[in-house]
Amino acid sequence: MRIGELAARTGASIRSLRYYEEQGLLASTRSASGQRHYTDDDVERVTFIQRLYTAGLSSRTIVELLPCVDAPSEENSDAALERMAQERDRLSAHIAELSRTRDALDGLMATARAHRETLRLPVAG
Amino acid sequence: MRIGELAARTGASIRSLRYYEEQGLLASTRSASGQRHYTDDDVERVTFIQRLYTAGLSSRTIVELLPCVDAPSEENSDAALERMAQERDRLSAHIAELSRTRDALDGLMATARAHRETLRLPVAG
DNA sequence: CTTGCCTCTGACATTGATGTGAGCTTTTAG
DNA sequence: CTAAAAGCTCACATCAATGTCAGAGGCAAG
Repeated sequence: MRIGELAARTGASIRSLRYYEEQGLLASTRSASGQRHYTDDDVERVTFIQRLYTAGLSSRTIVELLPCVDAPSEENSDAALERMAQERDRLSAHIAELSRTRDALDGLMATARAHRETLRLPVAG
Repeated sequence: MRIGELAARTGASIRSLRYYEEQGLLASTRSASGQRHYTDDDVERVTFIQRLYTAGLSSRTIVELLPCVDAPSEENSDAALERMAQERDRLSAHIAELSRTRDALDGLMATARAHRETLRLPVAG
């Protein structure tokens, strides 16, 4: 498929797809006229890349991990495995932090609701 | 306390504290000479602001929520409560997404480890 | 008073992913 | 064949939080 279709299927913008290629995250074969062509597998790949972006990984980090995804081997797995473990831990910590923030928001909302009740009771109750 | 101490206590940079003030997230009293002064409560406030930043809220969003924190009242609570609920949901979705990504990373790591074992067994086993 | 550290304002720089527009070529549909 | 739609490259713009630098003033200790 060409770039427009890949964009439509993944939700990524065409600009982003070209950027991913520039960063070495995504490869394409070129037609004689220079147009990029992709396989169905690239849809999954882009989805995965987006997932990692959402997780806060930079393209530099992602590009370090992808070799491990592409072709796990002695050479790349040791370094990439360590990197992945590191990012996994960072992600875990981030999730924990976000959970605490969510709890804090819940607490605030409870306070706000209680306040509203307090103000309404003398009128409504 | 002055800005340097607040920065040291919260881990925020002095630059960031001034930026928070510029965005309406943090207030300070000024000495005659114009220097900012803060109370102990501001340490907590800055910590909370940082927490929301970490959660991906923009300063624009945070500034909408803070009135509710400062002085819950009829006027601000309805709108802010809705905003908070909205952000809470967004945060929940984000946490879920990150959890899925963590799972994906775990899966990749398992694959990589398995590969490594496969490669090593003929030699080591 | 001077030295050293802290603070002030204001402005410009940075980073990373993405938007946007120009100018041109390719592909597709009628 | 022609016009519309899609792609290409290159380059500049954007956004948000923060870094950084310059030039000036504040404040405590010697």
